[in-house]
Amino acid sequence: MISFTEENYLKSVFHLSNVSSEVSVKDVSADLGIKMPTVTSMMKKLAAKGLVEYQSYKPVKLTPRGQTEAALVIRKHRLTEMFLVEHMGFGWEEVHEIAEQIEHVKAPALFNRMDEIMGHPKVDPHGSPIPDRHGKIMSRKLRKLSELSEGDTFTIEAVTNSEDDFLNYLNQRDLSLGTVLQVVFIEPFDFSITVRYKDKETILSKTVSDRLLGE
Amino acid sequence: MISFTEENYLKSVFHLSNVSSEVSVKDVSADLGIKMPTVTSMMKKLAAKGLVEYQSYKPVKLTPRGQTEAALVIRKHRLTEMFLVEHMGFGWEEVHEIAEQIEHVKAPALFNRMDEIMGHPKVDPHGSPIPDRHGKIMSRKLRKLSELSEGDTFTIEAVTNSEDDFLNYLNQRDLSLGTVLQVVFIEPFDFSITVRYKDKETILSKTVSDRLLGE
DNA sequence: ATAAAAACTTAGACATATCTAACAAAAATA
DNA sequence: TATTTTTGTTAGATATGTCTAAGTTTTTAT
Repeated sequence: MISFTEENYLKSVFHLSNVSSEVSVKDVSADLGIKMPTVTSMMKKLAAKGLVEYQSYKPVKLTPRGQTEAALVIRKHRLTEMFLVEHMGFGWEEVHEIAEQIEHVKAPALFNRMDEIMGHPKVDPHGSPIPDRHGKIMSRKLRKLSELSEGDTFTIEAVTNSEDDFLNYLNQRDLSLGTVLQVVFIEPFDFSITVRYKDKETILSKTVSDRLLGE
Repeated sequence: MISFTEENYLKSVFHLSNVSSEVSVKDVSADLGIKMPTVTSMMKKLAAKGLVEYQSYKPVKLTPRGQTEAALVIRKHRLTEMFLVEHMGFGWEEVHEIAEQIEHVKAPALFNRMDEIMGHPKVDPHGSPIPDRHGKIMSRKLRKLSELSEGDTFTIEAVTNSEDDFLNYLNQRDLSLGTVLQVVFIEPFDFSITVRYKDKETILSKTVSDRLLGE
């Protein structure tokens, strides 16, 4: 049996693994807002359960089983988010916090039913892929908006961050998944990008363009 | 902030208060499957928080605030059950366990949305009333089937127990909320009741007739 | 290469929620 | 009423998950 808390650590290591190749105790500590000694002891515990590989002073890694378990929690999170948006009328900026709680519910039938009702969706409301029942994740290689050049065209397919502040910022500018942008100008000084879409022209900071993924 | 665990104790005291006038530490212990010393110390804690009235060796009682908090948890439970049945195709025998977990989610918007979507239902799938946003419960005075006499007619409006075994028993006999029964015969020895409904005749034990409420 | 800084671990404390064993009070019974 | 049974409490142990303070290892910089 994997506890609530353990699930959160697994999720954190999983996410951090997708950001950089090595995951440190510090990274997990910062990500979860939990002090390093606590992380160290949890890593030992998870290692004893066969969910992470851990050696003192070395980076942390999920074992295959740890990966699967993490993916299954993420599956529950993303199915929930999608269900809240598609069947309960919530906005994509409202669902992260709720899903953060419901993801820990132990009731496979509930999540499989959501999956069925929605016709086995491939991605959640933020464009992140939903793992299947076995914890397998469909991986897509998307580019960041910040990697494009002037004149390029870009379709938003995912956001790397589900904080409501960021999503409200996008809402205000009428930016959502599927929006097609033209890169008009890249400011060499701070890499802010001027984009054109839907008869509008806006300047997006690098912070924003780093968080928008697409093709 | 009321913890998960504390919420379960409040619910238990609430439910037990509706069964008998006095609630003992033993009752709570038996209901939750938790040993008496643990219950004693939790009662002290809840008393310190102003949620129960507690004095050594005396029965336990919810304070008005405790009542409200308990009712709000029950609201979340019952809205969830109703939503699972009405909008996700679950049977009334499947939803208790799932709702038992979701009731602890801290997200008023989620439950208010369920409530809206369903058009503010008055009762859950087992016929129990759903408290309003302020913790007020609509109380109906229903009779037990076991209180009727031969020749009486009875409409099932609620069941006092949501265990899946019991509900599957009712499913097998095609008994559900709204079913109208005629009391044909009451066996004086064990109080089992012969009832007629939908062209069928069945004998229900006192255990069963005690759990069926209606008019 | 050595000193300083950053990252990590160990040790020990604390809060929550649980238990068992032993004792105390209240209720039931003889 | 006295004794037994039931109910309830106290005391102390255990597990989980958190923290701070202090010390260690690794990395970075001088």
